[in-house]
Amino acid sequence: MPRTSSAPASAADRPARAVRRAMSDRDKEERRGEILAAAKRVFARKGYHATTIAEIAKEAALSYGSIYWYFDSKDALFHELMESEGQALRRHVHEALATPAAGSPEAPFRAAVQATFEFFEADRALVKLLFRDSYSLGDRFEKHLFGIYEGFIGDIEQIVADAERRGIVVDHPPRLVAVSVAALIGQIAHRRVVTDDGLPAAVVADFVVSLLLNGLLPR
Amino acid sequence: MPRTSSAPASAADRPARAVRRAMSDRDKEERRGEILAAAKRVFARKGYHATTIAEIAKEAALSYGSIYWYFDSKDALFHELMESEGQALRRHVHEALATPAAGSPEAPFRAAVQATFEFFEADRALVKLLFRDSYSLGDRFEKHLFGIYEGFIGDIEQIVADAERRGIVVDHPPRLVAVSVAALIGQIAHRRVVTDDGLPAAVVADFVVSLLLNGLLPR
Amino acid sequence: MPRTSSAPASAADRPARAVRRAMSDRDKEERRGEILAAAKRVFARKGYHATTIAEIAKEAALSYGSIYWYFDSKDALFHELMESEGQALRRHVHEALATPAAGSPEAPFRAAVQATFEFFEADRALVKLLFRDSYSLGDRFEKHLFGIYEGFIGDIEQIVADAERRGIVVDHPPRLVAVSVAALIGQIAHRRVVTDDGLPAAVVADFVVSLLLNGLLPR
Amino acid sequence: MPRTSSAPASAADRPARAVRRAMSDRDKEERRGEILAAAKRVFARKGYHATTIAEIAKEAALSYGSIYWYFDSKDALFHELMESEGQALRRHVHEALATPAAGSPEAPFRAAVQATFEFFEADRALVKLLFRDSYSLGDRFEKHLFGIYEGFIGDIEQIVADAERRGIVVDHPPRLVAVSVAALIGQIAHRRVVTDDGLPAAVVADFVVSLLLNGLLPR
DNA sequence: AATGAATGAGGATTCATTCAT
DNA sequence: AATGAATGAATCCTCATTCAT
Repeated sequence: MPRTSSAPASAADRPARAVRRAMSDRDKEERRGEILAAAKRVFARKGYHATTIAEIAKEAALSYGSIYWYFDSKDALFHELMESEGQALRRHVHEALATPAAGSPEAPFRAAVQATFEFFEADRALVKLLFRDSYSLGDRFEKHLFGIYEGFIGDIEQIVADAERRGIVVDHPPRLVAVSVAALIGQIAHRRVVTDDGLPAAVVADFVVSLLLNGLLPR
Repeated sequence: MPRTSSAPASAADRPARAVRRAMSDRDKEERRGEILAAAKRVFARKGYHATTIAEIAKEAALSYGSIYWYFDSKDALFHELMESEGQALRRHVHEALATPAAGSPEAPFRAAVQATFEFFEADRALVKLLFRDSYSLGDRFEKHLFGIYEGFIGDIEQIVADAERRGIVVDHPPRLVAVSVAALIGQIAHRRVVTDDGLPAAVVADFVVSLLLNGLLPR
Repeated sequence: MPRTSSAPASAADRPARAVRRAMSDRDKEERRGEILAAAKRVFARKGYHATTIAEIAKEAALSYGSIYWYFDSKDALFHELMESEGQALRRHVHEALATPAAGSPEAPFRAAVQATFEFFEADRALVKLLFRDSYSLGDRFEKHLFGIYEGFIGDIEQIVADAERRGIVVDHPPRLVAVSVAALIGQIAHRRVVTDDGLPAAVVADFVVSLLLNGLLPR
Repeated sequence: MPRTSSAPASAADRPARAVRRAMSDRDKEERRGEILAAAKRVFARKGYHATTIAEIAKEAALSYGSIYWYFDSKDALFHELMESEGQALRRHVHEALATPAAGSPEAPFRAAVQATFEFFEADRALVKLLFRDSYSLGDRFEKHLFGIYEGFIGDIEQIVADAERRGIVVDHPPRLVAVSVAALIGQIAHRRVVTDDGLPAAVVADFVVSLLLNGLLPR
């Protein structure tokens, strides 16, 4: 995987073709990762349907047919990409939660939301993938990709359920809360990618946390 | 609401071809509406890309060359559909707001949220259109369709800005609040269409309102 | 069907494109027939696998995609071709048998063999289709196309069984006899198409009849 | 017979890759034979076109680039396979003829037919190769492979011509007779492979001999 | 000798769009 | 207005073949 686990690298810092050819003894797994990274960039740029295998190949500095040496189909490539991106996201949030947060009882929640937001801020391509392209597959989305969301939402659900049990937050159906949290972060992040709201990331993250914790009514 | 109804008419209960030809003095506008309604059903069923013009024509009981007499292209048809659906949504919310809500100062806000949610509950096809297919157009989405969202979000923004001015809700960037509200309602409604959360619509609507107004922390 | 039932037309006598365009109100069924005829020529010329849809289209003076207006796939086109050719063959033989043959009791048998041979002689493309290309489909052949042979072989089997019942020919498993007859005629005809044996058709036909009836040993 | 046996060895009972590397001094010729045997199995199973080089390599427990060290192309491999199989067949028949048959003057003929039939019965893969796949090459078949048949048919032709000269059988163009004999045996054997006629091999062999020698009319 | 990654030409199929009738 | 046949660009995928190691 090209991105290190906790700080997603920008799409720009990939070695040029010439460099890669010199290290052609690389592992097959690494080459797969390169293709996935290339595909991620192209998918983010053009969207799933407008992306052709030829373009991915070009971006990966490989020939057309080579893609098929590593992946069974465009669909399979996309699915695997979503899978690995989803896992990277979850890993990032887990790591944020693992660092014990001081202060208020809702601190872990706050940390998780901020970690997620950060992750999205740092990887605009991922945001497009998750909140635009994933829907483009129609039925194929609902079957396979939903599982990916479920994992992430399940993670949040546990935090929420735990917080409810300890009386930190009010009782609501935990899954509904989890979906809401994910939706809010995701959609706001997506909007920031598509349109420029001109607000600093920190402000937006604080807003999301505040909205979720305190609501709109004054206390 | 111009849409025939929230329960789309079956394709069967339209007059047969021969009969229809007899009333060829019908308004072109009505025929356009029939095609849009047919397209809505098919798009919702299969998604934008998997839908063919031939299928829309069949659903509309027209020969498929005829679609082009009414619409310039598949894209144009879809865009117009989104446009009219977006307007219907806004109209519905406006109507809800026009009816003066009694009680608490946040009542109009509550009413707007509930009206939106109701509207989505009553029209699953619309939800799929807005929150799945609209993304399928890639760039074309970001250029044109975003305008449709903007209208709706602008409406909410005004309500929010007004409420902030009157001290009913705490100060946040109003547009951010509006986007959050729209995102929350939209995503939760979409999820209910795709997966069955088993919860009654009223419960979910109350939850959304409560989350937005009170947040998760106990008061 | 381009070929009239009893005398298969040569592949050369097809009207030019210009003519066909002038009668564009022709029936869809006729156009299908034209495509089938074009496909027959190309398949015979190049073999199933070496034939491309583009080539069939060109031969039929149609554009690429038009073929798919009439047929679902290359396979379907080929299968339908085999089906119709098989039926034409059977029809031809039936007609020959319907004409009561005078003379010796084995006359009907002789007539059937000669009719089959004639039919093959007159349509070299058909011979290639049946005895070369039909095998090229691999499994798909064994499933569908075998049915076509069975029909023809079943016809012969009935003649044989009848002749055995009446003591005209010696008792053998009738199906085995039928298969032998078909194999002999088919293979010899095929060989004449591929290599030139320099023998007149009538001589060969007589030989086949004689071999089947009298065997090699002198009487 | 160079072919390992008429019951092709399972792919499993060949030594594992590591072991084979230890005996890398094996004759190139033997390795070629292994590949041919593997190819024969795969071709028979899937047909010429559906067979990929990769599959042959896998069956031969070789990496698939290696095939090209032994053969120039898929076509060349197939041609050589046909060549060697054709020779094996001829050798088998020659051996049968070398054993002087007692009794009737037509005994050698009878022996040759039966030997051929036996050979086909014992090697279903060969039958598929000769009577199905050989046709799949289209033009390339007619040019090269026909030569293979010619050899076999030439052998039969000599037997026939000799018998005619000695007055054992009636005079017919010997090549035509030879083709008939080959066609009959081949097609009947092929049919037994594809469909199950339920008849014992001996019965069918006797039938073929009887039909060829005595014909269908009672004597 | 052997490997298997890389290549890219080739071909079937789909479908939005046009247009003659 | 309506039809539906015709078009052909677009794109996925396969697989024989090459070649660096």
